[in-house]
Amino acid sequence: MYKESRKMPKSAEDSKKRMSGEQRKAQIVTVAMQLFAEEGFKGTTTREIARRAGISEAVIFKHFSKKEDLYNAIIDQCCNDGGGESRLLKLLKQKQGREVFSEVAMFLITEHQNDSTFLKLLTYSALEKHTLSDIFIKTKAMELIEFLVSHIKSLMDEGVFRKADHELAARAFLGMVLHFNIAQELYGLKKTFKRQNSDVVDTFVDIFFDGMKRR
Amino acid sequence: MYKESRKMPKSAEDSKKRMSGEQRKAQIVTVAMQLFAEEGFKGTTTREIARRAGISEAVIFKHFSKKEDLYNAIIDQCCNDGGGESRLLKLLKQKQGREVFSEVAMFLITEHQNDSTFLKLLTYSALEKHTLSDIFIKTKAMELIEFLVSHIKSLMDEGVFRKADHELAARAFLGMVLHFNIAQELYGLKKTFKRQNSDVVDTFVDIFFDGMKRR
DNA sequence: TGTATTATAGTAAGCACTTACTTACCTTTT
DNA sequence: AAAAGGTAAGTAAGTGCTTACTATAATACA
Repeated sequence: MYKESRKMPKSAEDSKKRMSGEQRKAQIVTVAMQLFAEEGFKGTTTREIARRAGISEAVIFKHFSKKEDLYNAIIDQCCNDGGGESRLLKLLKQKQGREVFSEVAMFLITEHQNDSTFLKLLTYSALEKHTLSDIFIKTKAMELIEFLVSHIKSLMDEGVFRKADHELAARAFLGMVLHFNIAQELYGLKKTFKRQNSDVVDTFVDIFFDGMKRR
Repeated sequence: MYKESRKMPKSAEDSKKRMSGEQRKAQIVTVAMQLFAEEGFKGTTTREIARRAGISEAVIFKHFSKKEDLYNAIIDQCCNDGGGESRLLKLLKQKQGREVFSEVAMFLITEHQNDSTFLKLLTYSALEKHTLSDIFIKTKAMELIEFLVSHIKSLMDEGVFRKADHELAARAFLGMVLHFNIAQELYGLKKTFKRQNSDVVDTFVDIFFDGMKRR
């Protein structure tokens, strides 16, 4: 074939030169994750993954026995980062009271604004009933919920918050923030509904804090 | 062919006898909507729609020029119900203050518990960037948000609520409720997280009302 | 009322293309 | 020379859609 005729997507610039096996595998997973986020598992073809990675389809099957294994490999990249705290929990060290909630809200809002790939991938995997979403919920999501729950408990013990179902309270808070992201990023509300991130965070944290305060 | 050999899914009992054209069209749309909710547009084949409807594939193309037109027909069934208020807005007539929010929360929670088909369909269509989600957001969803916004404005004017961004406040409230549904129904949290609907509604409405009250 | 005709609903078989995946071989690097 | 990375061509099965025909119900007429 004539290499000159081959369209070379920018993202595959470095596939012009040969990669090591490990590098190529990691690249395929990255590209696949983007496509699975855009189109879902069934909507993504191995042909399109190869095209976007700048390789032939057969290379994919040198690294993964089947398409499903490639999807599963994403789990290793994002959920099983072997020990080590998440970036968010690191951020929350030394934070107290209201600042914890502000930090969580700001982190989640800016994280998804900067890159909604993972939000979309997670949503697709929940709909497609893939283990990825199960594993994510059981690890990362529960980690955050449990952290918030223990923080809410402390605030109740200190008399700052009134007695209430702390798991429901944590869900209420996260629900405001995460649904805001879902509506803005997945449903396209960000085109018409524009607010400063700090205003959004302040409003949600105000509602939550004032709503939970002892009466 | 031998009728005896044909598998007759229960849902297609009445396709044993011929339907009128209009009846069949409506049945195909209903079955297709269920499948599009389960598998998404790309994950649903016209073969599977026909199988579930108990007809041959060619019948689908007697009523719809292509698969995409069948998907679009769902819009007619659920978003363009010609004038007439939604069931929820009817429920909210004569309701005041806190009762409005309780009613909205209870309606949305029980609606999705009873049948999460539409929630899944809408989520898939947002991810797949289909006009269905656009149209739903611009009609039904905005109708509810605007109703809540005007109600929140009234409460602010009456001095019950403090001055705040009423659109953000409406989003905060709906976010708690809708994300609760998403987590329970799509992410499978309902298997491990069980609460009385009334407790969930009370907690969310308490947080919102106390959070919005004048200080 | 029975029969022939017409209209309508439905099917079997097929088409062109796409899909996930394989294989035998080529090219480049060590 | 051997190992490793990569490709062109191919396979069997699946996909959206079409076509020529069949089956059934409704209607007209004797």
